[in-house]
Amino acid sequence: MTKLTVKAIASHFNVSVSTVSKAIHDSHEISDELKRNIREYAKLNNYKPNRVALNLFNRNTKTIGVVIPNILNYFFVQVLYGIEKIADQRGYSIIICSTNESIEKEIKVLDFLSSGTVDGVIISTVLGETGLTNSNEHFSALLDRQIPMVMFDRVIEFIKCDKVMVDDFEAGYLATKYFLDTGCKIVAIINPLGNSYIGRLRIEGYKKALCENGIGPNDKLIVTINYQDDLELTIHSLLDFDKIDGILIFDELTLVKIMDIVQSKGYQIPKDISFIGFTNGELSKYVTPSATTISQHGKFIGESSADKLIDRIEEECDTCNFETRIIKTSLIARESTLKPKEYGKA
Amino acid sequence: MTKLTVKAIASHFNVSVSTVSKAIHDSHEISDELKRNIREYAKLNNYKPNRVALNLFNRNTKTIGVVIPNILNYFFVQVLYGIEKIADQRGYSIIICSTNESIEKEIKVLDFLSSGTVDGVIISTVLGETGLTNSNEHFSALLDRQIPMVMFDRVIEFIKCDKVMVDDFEAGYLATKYFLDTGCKIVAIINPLGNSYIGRLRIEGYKKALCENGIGPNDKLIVTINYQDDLELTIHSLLDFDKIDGILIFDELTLVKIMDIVQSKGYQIPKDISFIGFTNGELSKYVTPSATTISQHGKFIGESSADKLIDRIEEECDTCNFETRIIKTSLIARESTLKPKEYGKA
DNA sequence: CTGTTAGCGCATTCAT
DNA sequence: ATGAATGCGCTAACAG
Repeated sequence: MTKLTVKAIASHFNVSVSTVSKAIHDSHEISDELKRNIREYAKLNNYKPNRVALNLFNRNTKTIGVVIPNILNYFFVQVLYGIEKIADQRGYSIIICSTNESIEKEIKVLDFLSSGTVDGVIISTVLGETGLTNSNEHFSALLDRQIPMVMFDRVIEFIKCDKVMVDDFEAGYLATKYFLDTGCKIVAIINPLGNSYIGRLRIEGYKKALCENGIGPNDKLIVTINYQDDLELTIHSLLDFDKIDGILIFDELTLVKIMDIVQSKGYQIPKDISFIGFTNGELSKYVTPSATTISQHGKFIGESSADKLIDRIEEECDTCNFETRIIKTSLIARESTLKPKEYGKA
Repeated sequence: MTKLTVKAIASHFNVSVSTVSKAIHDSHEISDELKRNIREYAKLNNYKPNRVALNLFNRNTKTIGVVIPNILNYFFVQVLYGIEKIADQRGYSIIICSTNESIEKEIKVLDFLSSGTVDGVIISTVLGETGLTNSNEHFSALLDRQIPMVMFDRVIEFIKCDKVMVDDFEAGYLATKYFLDTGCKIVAIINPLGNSYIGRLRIEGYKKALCENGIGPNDKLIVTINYQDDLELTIHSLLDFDKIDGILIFDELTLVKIMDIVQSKGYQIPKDISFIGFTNGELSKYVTPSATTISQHGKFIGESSADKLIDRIEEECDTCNFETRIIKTSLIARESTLKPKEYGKA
């Protein structure tokens, strides 16, 4: 049984295709009997209108493209979860593209998405290893075609579109302040986010908190790492450099790995060194000691992004004033930090 | 600048659309000069053929639908990763649908996917809460339309299609044998997979291992739980029931949660109770003590499924003999179990 | 009430 | 070397 089309139904009943189409749409223009017959036949033979033809006709696809750097990262999965939820509610499907942190793949994927397959895209960009110069172009391909786009989390500052960002400045500030409030004196940062905007914001927040407490930031305490870097080595030289008692790490998995290494070196957490991470996932919760983290509310970011995008897709007039939503973070205190009241006890 | 079409280019050059089409495809039928002009113009104005129109014309979409029960489950994310990798290599996109363990959503999603949006689907079904009677129908909708489908992991026995399964029988057997080899006497199972096929296979493997060692399986030691069940309660009554010294848990997150509870009750792992889980994710690796798990090789399952599906999509003749691939598991020994050689030491 | 026509955007015969 | 015509599957004006 090959796929049933209106044409096939039409020839079966010896009527025209438009009659069939109308009957299936329950038009009042068709006689009740014929309508009933056609609809019964359609149901019986499991007729389904071809979505592709409808897409072509309607000039929309009711699907949105989601581009993320790494599908194995729990933060992005949380966002995905939020996006999927809203998309489903509002009648959209999502097609997911993973760039694996490769700018080439990002370009390829965006090229694909700008060819009419989706009504809009939600994207978190790759870490800008290759300089920021040409990272503009592949986005303008989308934008030129008036395909709505919202960037989340890892946004590009100067691209004009809707954005959903974490309040990373505040997050850096809050975390650092928490270290200080729990008695830490020398706080380091491990940053696996390269020179990204959000990384810089977190660092600025960190510096502000330090300054407020009369501590001059020391750039040697801020170490940027790559995925392939040897964590053991970096943490080793970091701990050799100064008597660090607090480390802020921008990524959940890196946090857990480093806590592991540090403990195996004989340090006690949080007695000797306190830790705060990002992405409040299961890992942070169940590692020992459980990790204090900044929750970025990934699911909410996804929901907000999807809502904004679909609003933009469906709005009549395009008032071209783009919105940037800032999502507040929260600090989830667990065992990898001292308690504020324990301050001095240690 | 609204989207550029062949028609627009044609009228710009005062030629026909077919000329433009041929020029863009670098046909030898078109004069070099005109061809050059048209192609330059197209490139300059960033022309891209409308994918939807192409899909309609070609009667395929070069995208595959992936249906998973829960996107927050690391196992499925691993599979997704594998699928995405192969799909990308072979020129396909993936559209991901999450059913959230709801049969209604599964039906809805499959209905959508059978309307021509994808060339094939890869699916892991929801846990069959609602009896197995009607779970047949929504699949036949797909199959009737000759849309290739491969089921992975949580497959349905009697559906005729390609399948990629874990060797769950062997997994249950291996895990149980490992418990026994490390000195455990009374091994329980916690099964969050309902009455699913794979759950039953694992249990059969477990029973075989017990029998081989002269232990009569006790069904009271096999407890099936739901997502909303109170883990604290179930583990409590389980431990009250008998002097259990080994627990096999079919899900990574449940494993970690239960290890947490058990430790807070004062038990030592693995001294008092050993644990083995499934899904070899970061969680199992970094929890304390690190968890011995059965790795199902999620990424490989994804790769295998995608390869099989695309083969099926692209094959000329459909030799309707479906294949069931069985993926071997491996046991990753960590700290939540005693070492085989430690046997008797404890 | 039903059919004819046209078009969504593109590619592909077949004429010229 | 170029164009006209046809069709992918469907819907919606507009006729009849």
